[in-house]
Amino acid sequence: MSVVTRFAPSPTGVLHIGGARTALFNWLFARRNNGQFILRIEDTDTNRSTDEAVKAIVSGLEWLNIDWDGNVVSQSSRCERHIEVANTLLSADHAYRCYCSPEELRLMREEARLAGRPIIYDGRWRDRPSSDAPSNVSPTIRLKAPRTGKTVIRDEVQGEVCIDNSELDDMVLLRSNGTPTYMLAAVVDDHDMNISHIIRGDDHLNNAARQIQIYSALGWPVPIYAHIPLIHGVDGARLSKRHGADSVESFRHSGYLPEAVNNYLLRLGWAHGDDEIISIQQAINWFDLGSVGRSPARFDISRLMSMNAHYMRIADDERLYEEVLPLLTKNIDHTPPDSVKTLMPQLKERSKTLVELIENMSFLLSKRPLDIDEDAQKFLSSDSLSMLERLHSKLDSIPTWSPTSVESALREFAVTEELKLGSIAQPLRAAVTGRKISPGIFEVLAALGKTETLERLSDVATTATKNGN
RNA sequence: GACCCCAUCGUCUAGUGGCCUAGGACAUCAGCCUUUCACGCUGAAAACACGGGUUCGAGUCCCGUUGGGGUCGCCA
Repeated sequence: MSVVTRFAPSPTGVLHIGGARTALFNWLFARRNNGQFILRIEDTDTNRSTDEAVKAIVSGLEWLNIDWDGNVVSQSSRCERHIEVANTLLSADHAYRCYCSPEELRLMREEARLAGRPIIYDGRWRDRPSSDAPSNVSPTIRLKAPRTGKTVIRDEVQGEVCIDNSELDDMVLLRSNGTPTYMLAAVVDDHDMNISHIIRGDDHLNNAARQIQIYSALGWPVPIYAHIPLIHGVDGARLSKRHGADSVESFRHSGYLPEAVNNYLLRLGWAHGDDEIISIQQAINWFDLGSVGRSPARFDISRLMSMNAHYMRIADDERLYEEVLPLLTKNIDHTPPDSVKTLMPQLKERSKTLVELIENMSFLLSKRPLDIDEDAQKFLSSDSLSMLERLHSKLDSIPTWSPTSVESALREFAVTEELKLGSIAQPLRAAVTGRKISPGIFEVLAALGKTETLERLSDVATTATKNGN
């Protein structure tokens, strides 16, 4: 059997991480099995669907490098076919017209709730003759679902789940305005598109039972289901798509790398022994539904963060530069100096996100004189300042400026001053970066260049004089 | 409320009846390395929700309890 999976989001909001993981699993499973992966937008609810949401979903998926086969399918474009199938069901006596008003249904539910019965439609129009139909009401079309027996869902991750048919009601297939509901549309599309495996959040588990009833009414083969547990927030509560902070877009803007997000999402609910860092290629080779866990996972930002730090470290310098450039040019009015590139290996190792990377390179971008932050200021005592003045002339005498020449100069200087290297490095770092932490001091000086280094050193001295130190 | 699902360190998880005095990772703490920070390395603390069975033997199987989650729309 050829594998065809699909990601079928409703375009009512941003792509959140739960959806992204569902997409990832579907994509991985399809790629693993040399199958197809389809992106289908479930927009049968025209009131809530927006083009912006479609764009957000598409761009989120693209950013994650999750690609789909063929064009994006809009479910609403297949409306005719859905109606056709509903009519087939109607003429086969597997569906019927229901003339209940919304108010009547509300009352029905209310009564059921009070009586402690399942809150479902009681099927009152199921066997009524069409002569009873009120002439001024346009009916909905409901499925004539089996009333007895059980519907069993054979699920790749949940196992066998049995639902008593008495718990399920005659669901609406076509609304009174003639449009198809999700329940019908999803079944028809999954069938017509030859979807072999339906991998989705387990909030759809109950829907699976209902959809199986539609399949059997139609005599269609039921696809293989895999309902994966939802991702919860840190507090254990369900992640809401209303929360923008959980969106793929927000992680992108917070400076996370797509491969880190993918790796993190993959490990949420799926494991391959003790492996933690898993490349996308390994994931394709290894992914299986049997290793998907059944219990919901909580979203843990520090794990994502540490994975991101890992992918930052192994990322190509040039690529990181490209990623960071647009953000850099937004904040400064000059082109970034070459030092940004030359120092990238040291900078990226100290940055957990792209945002941190930018922060960590800020001292390279600032114009003189530098702002010295509070922590750095502590290293600039009057003793240190005079030491720095002597260091200025020492550094000035270096003929060829490089990490190694700077290092040997500093080490020599330490010997003549009878100081430990650290006692020189820290004030020096404070003076040339304005911070107490930075990449290695030799590399920093080398990247800054001789002129800039000496000028920054002089700045500190003059500022101190001005302040009367 | 009814129905369904779930339950191992704080978090993500390994574990498919003996290999478990429960392993890994993140986070935490201590130390080493060291020009700072980070990386790296070493170590520490940290869990089978509870109660009953089944079995020679249970984290692993069964039942119950508790706790969490999901679903009950002319939304998807």
